[in-house]
Amino acid sequence: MARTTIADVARLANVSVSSVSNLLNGRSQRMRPATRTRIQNAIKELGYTPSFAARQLKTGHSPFIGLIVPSVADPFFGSFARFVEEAASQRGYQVLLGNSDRTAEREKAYAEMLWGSGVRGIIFGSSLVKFDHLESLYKEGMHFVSFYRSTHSGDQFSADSIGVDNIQATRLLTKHLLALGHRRIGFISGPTDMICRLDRVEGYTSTLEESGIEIDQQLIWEGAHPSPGKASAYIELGRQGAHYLLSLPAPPSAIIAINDMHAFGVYAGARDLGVVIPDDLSVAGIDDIVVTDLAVPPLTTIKQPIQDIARLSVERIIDRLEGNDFEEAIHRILPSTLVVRESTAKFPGRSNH
Amino acid sequence: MARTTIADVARLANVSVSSVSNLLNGRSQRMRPATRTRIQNAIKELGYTPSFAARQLKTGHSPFIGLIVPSVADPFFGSFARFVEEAASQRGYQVLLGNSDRTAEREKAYAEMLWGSGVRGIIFGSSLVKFDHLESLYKEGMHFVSFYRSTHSGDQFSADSIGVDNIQATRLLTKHLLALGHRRIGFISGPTDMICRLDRVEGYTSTLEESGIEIDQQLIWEGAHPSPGKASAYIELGRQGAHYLLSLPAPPSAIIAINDMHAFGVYAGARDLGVVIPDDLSVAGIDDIVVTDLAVPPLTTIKQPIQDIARLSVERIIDRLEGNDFEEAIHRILPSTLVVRESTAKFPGRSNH
DNA sequence: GTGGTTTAGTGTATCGTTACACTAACCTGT
DNA sequence: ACAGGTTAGTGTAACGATACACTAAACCAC
Repeated sequence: MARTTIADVARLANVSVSSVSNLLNGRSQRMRPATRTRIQNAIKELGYTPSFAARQLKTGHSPFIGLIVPSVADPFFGSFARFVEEAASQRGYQVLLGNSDRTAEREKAYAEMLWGSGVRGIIFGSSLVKFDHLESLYKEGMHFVSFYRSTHSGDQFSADSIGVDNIQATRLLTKHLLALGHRRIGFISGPTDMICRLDRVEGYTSTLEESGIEIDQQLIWEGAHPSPGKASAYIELGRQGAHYLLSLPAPPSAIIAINDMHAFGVYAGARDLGVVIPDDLSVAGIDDIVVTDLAVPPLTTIKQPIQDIARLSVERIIDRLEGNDFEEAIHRILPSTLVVRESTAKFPGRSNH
Repeated sequence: MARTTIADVARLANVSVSSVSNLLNGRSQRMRPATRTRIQNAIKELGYTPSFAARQLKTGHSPFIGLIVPSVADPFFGSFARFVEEAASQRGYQVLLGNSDRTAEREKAYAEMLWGSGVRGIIFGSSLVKFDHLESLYKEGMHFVSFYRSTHSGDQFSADSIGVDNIQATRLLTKHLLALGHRRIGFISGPTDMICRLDRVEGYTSTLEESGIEIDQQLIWEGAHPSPGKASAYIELGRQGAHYLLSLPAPPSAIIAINDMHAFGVYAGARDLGVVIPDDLSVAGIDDIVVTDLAVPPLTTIKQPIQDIARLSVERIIDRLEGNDFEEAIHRILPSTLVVRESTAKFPGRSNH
């Protein structure tokens, strides 16, 4: 049960530990084929696996990357985590998972724990408006890739970001609803503490303005910060938002929700009030999580290429870790696509139906 | 950018490294309060975090636990992962995540990677019928806790298990449906490669038998192994199962699905065929995932105390790792509860409505 | 056969922490 | 006053792997 070490291998193969280490680290051109196979046999015979801890202590880097998401219990981030893990394991890295509940304190606490564990690269699935809390770690040498981070940010430092065009996402939805004849379109944003949310609001407002529709602030519902840990919190928020919007003197005929979970909350809220989707109210979400096409009615939403985002994020962070890439921070934006299902329909107030 | 070490702290606090180490490891009774606070201040001032790699090299154990689930993209396992991570972080441990797609090969590959990374404890969210592929690691000193593992198993070794009574789960559902007057009850099991699934089938059949109802093998649909990676695969399977069962010469009036995702697939399959739930067909699932009460109609299901299971699993594995517990393997079974919603209704074929 | 170059290795300090063995200084009872 | 005990620390050899600086032997050209 005592660990077999590089010294055991060296002894059995009758070479020095240096030679074993050389073989292990790809410097095998420095020895005769005969020696090489002797060492390889010894490794196999003893079932030797190098101690990652010792290796890390010496070299300073570890085969781990951190992944911090608001909560893996959220189906969207669950899928994202799945893809990140898959991409990482293909490159020989393992993923350390943390749930931040979208608070800066927990992000910071995790990032510091990860630093202590030798992790030098973290992928953020959320992106708080400010990154200040991570600045000191960044200065020490931690690398970050965030899921989404626009040029909005006045950060002191610049992390890589890879994500979708959130402005475009809500532009697509808003245009879709406008084309269906809707003019009063509500927006359920939740707290706008993350960049992606700010951009989603912007895509909505700018599209309305371009169409000559005045922004009615009453139609934008922000709600409160959800209580941490509960995956159903978003649903509850969406429900509250729907109650608010549908009880306005002049309620909207369509609602865009900041993500699909909120949209399902709107479904619930509408049902509470006897409002029928899509006959009385069109609803759209963002993310295209796994159950959207099962909902009744199936939800119109925006599909994000999360598998590509996950893969690119992992590659980016590993390239940084392995020193292949010292250039400036990149900000890649992948296209998102509109998926029209049955939750959006023509505005019933005039001509058609 | 150079790491701050224990020596830096010792220098600043004007003590020896031993004293800093003593403080760090809870041997603080060995020093005066004044010394203690001096060291603590130095740690804070330098922003020192101990190197886990060095610590691990010296002590032999790491602050990591592995978590292997079929896929975190599955909402049920996403929630489970969330709770595991939470419980682990409260004990100062971090979680390394792996997705197995319920295959023995991937479980084994992950477990071996984790071993190389110094991980000595793994929590399994799934539980394949056989554990043989993990035997060699177990012998080397790896600890396992599996989410569910009954006495079924003929394993060569005995791992801890903590889970719910899966037999009881389907007994509750079957009794519920029998009480509503259903007599032909279909069962969508998916592949019975995991212990929990075998038990769920058993709960169903034994309850029927006790009620004097003959088991009709036609009513049990096994389907195929889902293609890996797709979170929607379960839904598709449920849909196929519903198509099969509802097209039988004598179709069931109620269907129990092996989990909620399959149940949602049944919703879709029923809709395809114009069958209305719950009027024409009662449907029940297991797990109580986050969207069950939002579905139309809200799904009758079995609620599993996954937060408790996660917490107990983490505590168990950490106790093993820290050597607090050398006793024999335990098998804890927590109660599950029936949650009746609107997807199950009285059998329409006779007296009532 | 001398000087230079290549080949095929080897020796060892080092990474940051821990835990054991140690000690200097003070206290206490008789 | 002195043995014995306690308090509040300190010194240092590991843990396992790496990578730099070395070298012994062989080879080659002239």
